[in-house]
Amino acid sequence: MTSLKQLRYFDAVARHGHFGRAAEHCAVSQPALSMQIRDLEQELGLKLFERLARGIRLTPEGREVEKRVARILSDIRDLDDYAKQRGAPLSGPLNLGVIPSLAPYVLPPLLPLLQRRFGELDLSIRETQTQHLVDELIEGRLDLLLLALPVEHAEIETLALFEDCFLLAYPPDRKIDKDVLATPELLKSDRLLLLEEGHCLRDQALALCELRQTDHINTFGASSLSTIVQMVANGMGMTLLPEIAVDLETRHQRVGLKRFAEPQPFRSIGLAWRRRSPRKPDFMALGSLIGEMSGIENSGAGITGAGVEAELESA
Amino acid sequence: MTSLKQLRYFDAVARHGHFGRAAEHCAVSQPALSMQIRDLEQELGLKLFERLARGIRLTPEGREVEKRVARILSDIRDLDDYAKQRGAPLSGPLNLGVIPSLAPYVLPPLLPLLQRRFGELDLSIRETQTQHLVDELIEGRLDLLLLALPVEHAEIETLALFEDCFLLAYPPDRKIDKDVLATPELLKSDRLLLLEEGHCLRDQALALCELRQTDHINTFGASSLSTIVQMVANGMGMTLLPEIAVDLETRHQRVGLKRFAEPQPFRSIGLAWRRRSPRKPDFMALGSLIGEMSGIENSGAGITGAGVEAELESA
DNA sequence: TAAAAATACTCCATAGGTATTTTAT
DNA sequence: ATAAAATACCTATGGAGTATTTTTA
Repeated sequence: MTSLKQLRYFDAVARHGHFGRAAEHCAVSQPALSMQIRDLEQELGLKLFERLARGIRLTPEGREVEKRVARILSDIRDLDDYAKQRGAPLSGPLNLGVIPSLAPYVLPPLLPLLQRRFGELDLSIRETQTQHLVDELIEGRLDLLLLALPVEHAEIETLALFEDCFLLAYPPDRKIDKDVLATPELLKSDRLLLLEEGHCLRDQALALCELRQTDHINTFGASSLSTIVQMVANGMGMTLLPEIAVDLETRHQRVGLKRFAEPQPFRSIGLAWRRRSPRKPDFMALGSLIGEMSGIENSGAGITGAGVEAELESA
Repeated sequence: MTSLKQLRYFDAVARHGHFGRAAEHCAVSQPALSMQIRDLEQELGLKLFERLARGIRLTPEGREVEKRVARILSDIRDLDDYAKQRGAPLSGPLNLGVIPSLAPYVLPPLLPLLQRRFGELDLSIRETQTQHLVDELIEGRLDLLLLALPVEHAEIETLALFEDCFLLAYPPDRKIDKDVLATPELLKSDRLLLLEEGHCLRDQALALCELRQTDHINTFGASSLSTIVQMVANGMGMTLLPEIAVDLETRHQRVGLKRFAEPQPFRSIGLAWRRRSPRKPDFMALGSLIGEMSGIENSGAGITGAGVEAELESA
């Protein structure tokens, strides 16, 4: 009789392409795993792997079986998730993925709050770019994403939380009329400093000023907004800074900041999860928590008016 | 760690509403089954059943878990089915459901043919009315249905095989012009004998002559066409006889038979299976086999012309 | 109080571990 | 020749059976 153990081991081998590593991943010995695979192949009456000198390759049948097994294991996970969510809302392990241009600004206030309100929640954080987050969400290695919308994927459901305006950040010694609002045109007047390839923020900035990669953009591409802001402060160019990052990133760096003219450019921040996840109520609850939080943040240290350098001088 | 054994036992209890009978169905002792259920409830952290003096009742959570478990078990079955179909087309157990107004006419020629062509196929037949067949197909107790289309169900896929014309069968002593074709109007000239409630053939006949239940229809309702034809032969009324049944049913009964004027009324005969079943190739193969077969049948003992009593005299 | 599920206890099948051999490039 | 999977063999966990007690309407 087919057992979940067989399917779990099979799935691990299919993923790792290697019996030994799969065994390690499943925390069993390689022979134990080999046995289960042998039994599974026997029961299905199919050869699932070609055994090569280095690792293995899935047979065509193996590939189809892999799909079906992935679905079954995913449904098992969902069943456990449902039970967890029913037993105690917002409790148990939750693997959250966050994009790098949000994590440093959203997590510091969020994590202590969660700890206080949902002590039973065992949160793991993964910070990487959208594409990786989405892949890992689908694979089931992550449960929930906090990122910029939209996320276009049939298997994924999203919830918009708040809008995060882009501000123009420019070198402090650059003289720009304080009372004039920024425009996309203005971005072309100097070198534009952006995050490296793969960051959604980079793509959004490029889309906004309708530029191609090849135009007068910094060719290096930093991997953190913090670095970018330092570069701006040192007169190396301008950048587009999300409002949510302003507080933290301009605390120790003198840069000019300017709002855009209406319609202000912004990115939409939201949550994403597997459409079939039974923890949707958890995610919604977490979403409204973040929503409230960002509301408070914004109303507190609001950036109003066109020129906002005043904010910086206090640092 | 959740195991399939737990889910299988849980599913059985949910179905039977009774630990003892579920255990019997799973071919294990009642304590063995109780243990697995206890473990499952423990691992999920949910109470799945209310234990009553006589049997059990699902809790609301249990009901949700039941749905998820049913889906998982169904996917496991599909995985096995896929493997079987890949290993050897049209082999292994196949649970076929057939409506009563087809079984006696289609199965006699079909079964020996299947036996010859696909000796590995282990066919089980269930004969009952459409509604029951569909329910059992969805539950997974049947794999394939042979019935009258359409079958409207989101989870079910169908394949039309052939059209089966309706003929008017009337008492042999009734004088009707041999060269005149039947019309729906003619049906109202005498008592109409039909199968009992629940048979699709009854509904199709009623739809054809646009009659209500309450009109001049035989109130008993026989449970087999064979009985109906005997009643017709004894002058008790007329009936609508599917062409496929003519050969067998009029072999030993003298009845008048008459084709309808164009457009001839007919029923569409086809196969139906769970949309997600991986044995679709098997079903298609079986379908074309039946298609060919019925073609041969029809061309062999074709009923042509308006009056076909000649066919009967030979019996 | 009677039917049904839970518990107690025993046994054995089998999953898993270690050591070793076979296989494939 | 070497990395990797299969086999051999032993051990121990846990699933299953029988007998019995507890629970619930």
